[in-house]
Amino acid sequence: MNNKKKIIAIVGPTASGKSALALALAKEYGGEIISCDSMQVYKRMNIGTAKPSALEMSEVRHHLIDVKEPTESFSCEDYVSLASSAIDLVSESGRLPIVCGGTGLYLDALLRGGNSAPSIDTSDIRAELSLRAKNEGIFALYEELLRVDPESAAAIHPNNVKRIIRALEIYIASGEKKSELDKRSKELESPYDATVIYLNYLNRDILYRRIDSRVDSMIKDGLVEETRALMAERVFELNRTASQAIGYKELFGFIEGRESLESAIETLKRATRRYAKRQVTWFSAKDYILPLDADSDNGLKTFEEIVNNAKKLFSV
RNA sequence: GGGGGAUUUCCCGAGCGGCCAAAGGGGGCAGACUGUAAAUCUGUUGUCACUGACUUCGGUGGUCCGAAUCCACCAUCCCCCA
Repeated sequence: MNNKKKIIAIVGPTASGKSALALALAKEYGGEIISCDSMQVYKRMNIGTAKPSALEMSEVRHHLIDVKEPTESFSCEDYVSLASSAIDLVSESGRLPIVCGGTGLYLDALLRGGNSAPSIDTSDIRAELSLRAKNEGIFALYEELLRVDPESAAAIHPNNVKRIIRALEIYIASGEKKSELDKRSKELESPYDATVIYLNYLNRDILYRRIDSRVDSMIKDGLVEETRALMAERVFELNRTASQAIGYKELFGFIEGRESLESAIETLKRATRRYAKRQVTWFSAKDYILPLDADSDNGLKTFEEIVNNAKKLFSV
């Protein structure tokens, strides 16, 4: 316990107020922020990913933001390796590492000290498998997985192409079953003594209203122009990771003249709300979270109140 | 003024006498997730005392053992001729 690195993590759905809280805590305790966000790693994807402002980043040092070109791919594996070195750096300097972000899988992997899969480049195998999925149909691959790793197959729905491919790809690349690797990684001890604070909204409508108004201000701040610029770089054609980002693809219809701006904005808000719901589902199921209520029956709590309650959840 | 077409569950939309609480899609709600995760996938979506019962398909009244489906009238909307 004592030899483990102490970290604080602030997690929660989009627009829940994680960044502001992390910033306040970092200022108070002399911390640095390690972003845990799959999209903020990309340069020039600023407005759409709700990246911290230049001012905020000058006040508190942020890691794992703007570390990739939008055309480069980025994965959970990359995240774990970059984030763990950033944490090392921060804690060696005697400062407090504050992990902050909404990418649940990344946090999971980080806390676990890596995931189960072997560190081999599997992109060729993956490409081949997705081609086969297209040609032979996904069920052929599912049947193969059923033969090779029945335990994983049982846990994966036959329609879930991505996960079927992943499980098969692990087996082909390493000769090991994903289910076995998962089991083994479950026994690994976390390298961190982590306090994971989860920003909880008792009233979903309050969260959703925050999302709506954040989208509105993103548009005001020039999200359309940012999208155009990224399109001009062909980011969304060249990079599968970045092209998944919410905030850009929803505006293509408008930019290409197929849709009104109002309708594109509504689509964007909806996509963001759904994402937030998935995050809520994900984090709520984790046993390591410490819920911190951001609202009450009377509505949103004051920022000060939230910060004070957060402080009670850990000791420095 | 005359002729034709429409009205379906939150929305769009199929159904055209029983197998219809009503296809499909959208939206909503819930869930899963171990290295591309802001992704991918699943379940559910009239009500209830839920392997059954009850109330729904613009309204009212009929025909029929039986109607969202047929008939009459009314209402609203659309198209064509005046």
